[in-house]
Formats: sequence, structure tokens, C-alpha cells
Amino acid sequence: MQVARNPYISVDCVIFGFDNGELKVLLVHQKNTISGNNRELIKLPGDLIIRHELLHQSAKRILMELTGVKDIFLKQFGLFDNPARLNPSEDLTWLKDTSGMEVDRVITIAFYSLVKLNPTSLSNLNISENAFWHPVNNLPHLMFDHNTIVNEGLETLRKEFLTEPLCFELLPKKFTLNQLQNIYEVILGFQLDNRNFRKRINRLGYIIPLNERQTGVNHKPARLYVFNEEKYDVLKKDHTGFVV
Amino acid sequence: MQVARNPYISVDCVIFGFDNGELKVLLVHQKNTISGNNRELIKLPGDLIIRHELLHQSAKRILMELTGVKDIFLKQFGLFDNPARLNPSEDLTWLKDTSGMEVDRVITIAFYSLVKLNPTSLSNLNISENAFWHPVNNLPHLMFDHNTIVNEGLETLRKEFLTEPLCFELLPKKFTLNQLQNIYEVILGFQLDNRNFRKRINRLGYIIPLNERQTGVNHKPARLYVFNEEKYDVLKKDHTGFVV
DNA sequence: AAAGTAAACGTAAATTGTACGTTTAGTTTG
DNA sequence: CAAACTAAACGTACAATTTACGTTTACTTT
Repeated sequence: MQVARNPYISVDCVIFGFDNGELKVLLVHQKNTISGNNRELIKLPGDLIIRHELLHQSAKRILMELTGVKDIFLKQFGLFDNPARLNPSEDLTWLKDTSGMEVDRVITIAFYSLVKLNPTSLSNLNISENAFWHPVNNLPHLMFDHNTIVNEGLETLRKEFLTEPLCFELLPKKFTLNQLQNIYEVILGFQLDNRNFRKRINRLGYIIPLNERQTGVNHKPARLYVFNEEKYDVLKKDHTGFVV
Repeated sequence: MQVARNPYISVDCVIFGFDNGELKVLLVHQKNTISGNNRELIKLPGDLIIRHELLHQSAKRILMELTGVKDIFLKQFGLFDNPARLNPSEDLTWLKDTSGMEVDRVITIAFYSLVKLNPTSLSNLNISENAFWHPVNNLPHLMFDHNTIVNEGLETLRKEFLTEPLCFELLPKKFTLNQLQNIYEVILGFQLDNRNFRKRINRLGYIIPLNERQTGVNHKPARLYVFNEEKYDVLKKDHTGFVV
């Protein structure tokens, strides 16, 4: 803790990981160094900000230190400022111990992100032995108000998933329609009709079929597609989609 | 400035007012008390937060002091934390003068709201002579990064307007379909076909026709409708509306 | 009584949504 | 090498919604 922190403002990151059909969250197992307290402490990745640091930078720094990942998209989605959100006897003691500062009230700004986990990337977080992925369902008890933060993050993710092309964060450059459909089913939480899904995708005009096919599968190989962001931007511009 | 402030965190409010077909923003004209500076200072309603205050409370307090309005819905939509957002020679001087504190960096949390302006309510803000409504188009130069904050607030408003029943914030309990349509046209910024608009509304199932009619108009009086929030909640629950 | 004004109803074609059945192209197995 | 297996890919019929218009109705003003 060499660098000067701001004792009033922290950042917490809700990093969702899509792991082969299951949605997970990145958590950190905090070694409990407080004397006389033996409870397991689990929390979201987060920290007090450094004095003149941009909050996006704080979030990136925290993730970099923890996982080694750079260039992750991060979106601010919430503010948690209830003065009672820190348990005075436990959380504040912990904060004082680890930050070395007098802390009386901390507001936290929450960010979320969505990354894909697969054998070659993040599934094995060797960088920090304290970080681990946990399914979003059946979360353990987290420190502070972090259970609430995860739930609001999940709500935000589902909402944004319907209006932003977040799905492509989870796909390789070239993907099959079934991979795309699977992601929708996992995030939205229900099944879609494959035949109607294909028709819808083909109508969109910005998910482009290639003359390439899947390899290494033991059945008819599927056609590969790419997302054309330029076409997306043009076609979405005059899309009203108004509901009420 | 008797109460202890937190010198790192402020709140800014982007209050949109719907004034008979025109969208306005609430601004405050700041009397310039800094010696040797005669520029007009205009800004959003905002302030440093009080030490242990909830940020929603800060926003409500600021609006109450300024306009006398209570019970306004407020939604956090943004975070503005660029250390360079305050002009050191001008903005920081002003902040130090008015708050009486040493200030080196202030992050601000932005909230927005939407209220209706009409002769009997807020159009004439007698409560504070410094507050005034200004059309969202052709905004003057505002202090700090407040022009940016207004623009992002407007973007958020338009987005949320499409998925949340915000329009009813602007309507009396009983309203005509043309009043409803007018609000959509002003906020979204384009015209709608009246006949198709009526059909869509009738299909929704939560905007209920009454056996009452408009009075005091010099043409065929329109039927009055009410918004049924309970039906809305039920009907919206299983509305996927997914777009990709 | 006629003209003016906005409300309210209606209709036909195109597009999209929904619920299914069938065929195709590859791999694996006997 | 043919049969079985697996998932991909195509198709069809009907319902619901969207889109672009024309027409009628009810009230006020001249």
C-alpha cells in the first residue's frame, strides 16, 4: 500500500465469465489476517482508488493485478453508498488493517464486464491464487454488500444483453449459429427454437455467413459466421423498437 | 456551509422538464463572487455531499433547496471522474470559495429525472431566483463538464424512455391518447402515425379507456385513459423483446 | 346550416412471429 | 460399405404485428 489512496471512494468489479454454458463470477478469497476472527472472507475484486486515478483505470488496475487480463470492456452500472453497508466491527476493521487508513465511510462504484472462459484463456487463473470463478447461482456469503452488487450487476447484464451486441464478447471471430444461440439461452435463461432463431439472424443483415465450415466435429460441420460491426451501426441507427 | 461536506464527492442533477411540447433542463445561475472574474457562471444543480449522506438524499436535498420539490424520482446514470474535469484556475477557485475547503479532486455522480412543467407547478420557480429552465437544445456554456453530463443524461433518458413507462411521469392521472402520443414525439424526436399509435396502445392492455371525456375544447372531446400499473407489471414480466 | 377541427374507426398488403416437419452432410459403427 | 447416428439446414402454414393509407364521427364556431 505504497501509493496514496482516497479513503472515501472504492471500485468493485462484477466480472462475469461464460464458461461453456455456465455463467460465473470472479471472486477473491481474502486471507483473513485479523486477529481473533476465523471466518472465511470472500469478496468481489475491488479496492480503494488511488488519489488521482480514473475509476475505469482503478478497475482495470485491480483486474490486471488479479488476473493479468488487459483490455477488458468495463461498464459502470451502480453506486452503493449506504453508510451502513460496511459492518463496523468486521468490514471496517478489515479495511483499516489492509489499507492502513482511518476509514469512516466508503462509497463504491460498481463496474461489470463479460469475458469468455476457455482452456486457453482465463479458466485457470494462475496469476493470483486467491482469485476464482464461482457460478452465479448459489453464491456464498460475500463481504460488505457484495451479494447485492452481484445481483444488480446480473440484472444489468441481462438488460443490456437485449439491446447491445454483448454476445460477440463471448464468441471467437468466426462462430456458428448454434454457438450464438447457446449464449442467448444461457444468459437469458430459457430455450429458443433453433429454426426460428436462424431465420431471425439471417434477417438481421449484420451477421454474415462465410464460405467456411467447422472442423473437427463428428457430425455435419456447421457454417461459420462473422459479426459486421459497421453494418450493425448503420442498421441500428434508425431502429426505434419502442415498447410502451 | 455549516454542515461538514465530503470534499471528494459531489452530486449533479439533470432534471428534464416537459413544458408543453418542449424538453427543458433545470439550470442554476451562479452569482459570481470571485474577485476579478466577471464571466456568467451557469451550472447544473449540484453540490458536494454531506458527510454521511446517501447520494440520493444529497440530490433530493439540492432540489428541495432550489425548487421546493419533494418526491421526485431520481436515477443514477453516470459517473464523471476525470481529474481534469475541473478547470484549475476557474472551477477549483470557485469551489474553494464557496465550500471553504481545500479541494484537489472531485468525482461527481450524476442523477436524472423527468418532471412536467405547467402553469400550476414548476414553470415559475419562485423559490430560488437563481434557478431557471432552459431548452435542451442550444444550451449555453456550462461550468465544469456539465454540458457533457446533460448530453449523456439525455441519451439515457431516451434509452430508458423506450423500455420504462416514464411517459406517465408527464401525464395527469387521466389523459388522452393524443397527449400520450405528443410526449413520445417530443422525447423521441420524430412523428408517429396517429391511427397506428392508437392501435398499438389498445393492444397493450394496461392503458385503460374510461367512460369520460375531455372538457373545454372547441372540437370533438377526446376519451380519457388511465395507466394501470398492476397490469403493466404482470404483462411486462414475460416480455423478452430480444434484439441481438 | 355550413365550415372547421380533431377524434375515432377501418382496411389491405407486407413483414414478422410461432410452431412445427423434413432433408442434408458429415462421422461412427457393425 | 451400408446402416445408424448426429447435428445442420431448409421449408411450410398460420397467426400476429407493422405500415401506409382512406373515411366517418362528434363537437364548436361562424
